[in-house]
Amino acid sequence: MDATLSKAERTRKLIIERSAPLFNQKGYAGTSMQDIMAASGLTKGGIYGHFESKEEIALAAFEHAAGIITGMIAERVASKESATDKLKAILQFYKTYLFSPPVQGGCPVLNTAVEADDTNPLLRASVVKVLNRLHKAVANIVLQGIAKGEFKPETDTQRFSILFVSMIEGGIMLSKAYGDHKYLNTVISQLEQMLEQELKI
Amino acid sequence: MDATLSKAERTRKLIIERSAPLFNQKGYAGTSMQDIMAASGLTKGGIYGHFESKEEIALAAFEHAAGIITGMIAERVASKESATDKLKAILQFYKTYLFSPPVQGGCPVLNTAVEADDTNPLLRASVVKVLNRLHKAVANIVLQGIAKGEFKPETDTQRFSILFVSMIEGGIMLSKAYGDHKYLNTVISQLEQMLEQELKI
DNA sequence: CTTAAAATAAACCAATCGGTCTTTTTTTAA
DNA sequence: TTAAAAAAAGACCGATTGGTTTATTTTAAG
Repeated sequence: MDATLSKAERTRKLIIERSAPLFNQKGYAGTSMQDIMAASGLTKGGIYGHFESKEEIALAAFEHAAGIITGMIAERVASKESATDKLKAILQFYKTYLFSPPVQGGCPVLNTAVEADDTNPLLRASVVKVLNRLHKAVANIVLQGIAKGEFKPETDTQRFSILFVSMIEGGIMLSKAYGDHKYLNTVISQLEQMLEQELKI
Repeated sequence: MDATLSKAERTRKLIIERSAPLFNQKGYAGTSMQDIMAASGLTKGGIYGHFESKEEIALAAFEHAAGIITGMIAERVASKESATDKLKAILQFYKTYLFSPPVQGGCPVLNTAVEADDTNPLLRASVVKVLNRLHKAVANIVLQGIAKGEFKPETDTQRFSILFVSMIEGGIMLSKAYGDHKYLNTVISQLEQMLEQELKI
């Protein structure tokens, strides 16, 4: 038992961790309190003592799931020196994404964005925050590469980060729909090529 | 009144047309029979006389929505002669996608793929069919371009169609999440560039 | 115009939905 | 060890879920 966390904190964490893969696979509307009860082993009373509503759980679960992914990316980026290696590390991370998904159900950003954009302003706002973090992570690496004389100075940083994120998310969508890693792999290989041929000096 | 269609056919069509934007915006789990009743102006009895289940309506609605889009694409492609112009016509179509969406709620393929991949095998299978149509449409144009000496013969046709589809879908996701056309536009502009610089001889 | 068939309305169903409340159990600090 | 506080159980709530059934209305062919 973790003595640094109170019982309440531990339970809240458990609910979030157990419900995150549910929301990521079945969506917000497709996940019921019954599902969360079964996954957490708690009853309604236990759960609603820590959250005001299902939406609050979904929000926390999304932030948790997104945090796992952005955390893993940050880790891999920090472990590399050059901008090239940092970008390659991100691509490498996504290569293993479907084999061993950090959160069951694919990319929480993609899943939540698609479900929430027309229906849930709070979730959508949270998605935008995470997307901004993702864009900034990529853009900062490119800027660093330019500053270090590693990348072409005329590179359109924002453009590259948009292409980077949309290609990966599009590739994940296709690969999950088809049940075939080929699609994400193709997109990643193209990004590697763009990195070598367009970005690098 | 359309005399070529029976009352039943007209009503079935109405239910499909009215429910398609609902499913596309709110998803399968997020759309209730009450929603479909309100949108169609029919009661449950009226609706269940034409469909066996909500899932059957969702399936028909998705195929209808996807058919609108693939139909519009086919139309624009057919109106152009050269492979270059055909591909550009598809890109042009997607440029206006968010301004005047053919079906409210964005891209039905993206929306349905993301919701159904882990939850609804029938819907997922239908998405795969439509994706195959899309891929083949792009791939055929490229093949035609190669045959006519318009595109480089060493072009990897399948690879190009994968990049094409995943970039556009990724761009739609970002633009809808942000509520900003910039993301889709950037991706389309990149595809135009790839067309000019990598595909064309 | 009549009438059989088709289409629709509306009441109804059990099950489940998200959420509340009271009681019981567990935790935690004195 | 005890007692107050926090956490959790579980019964309960009205509303809504997808779906069925029966009665009524509308369609369409003779």
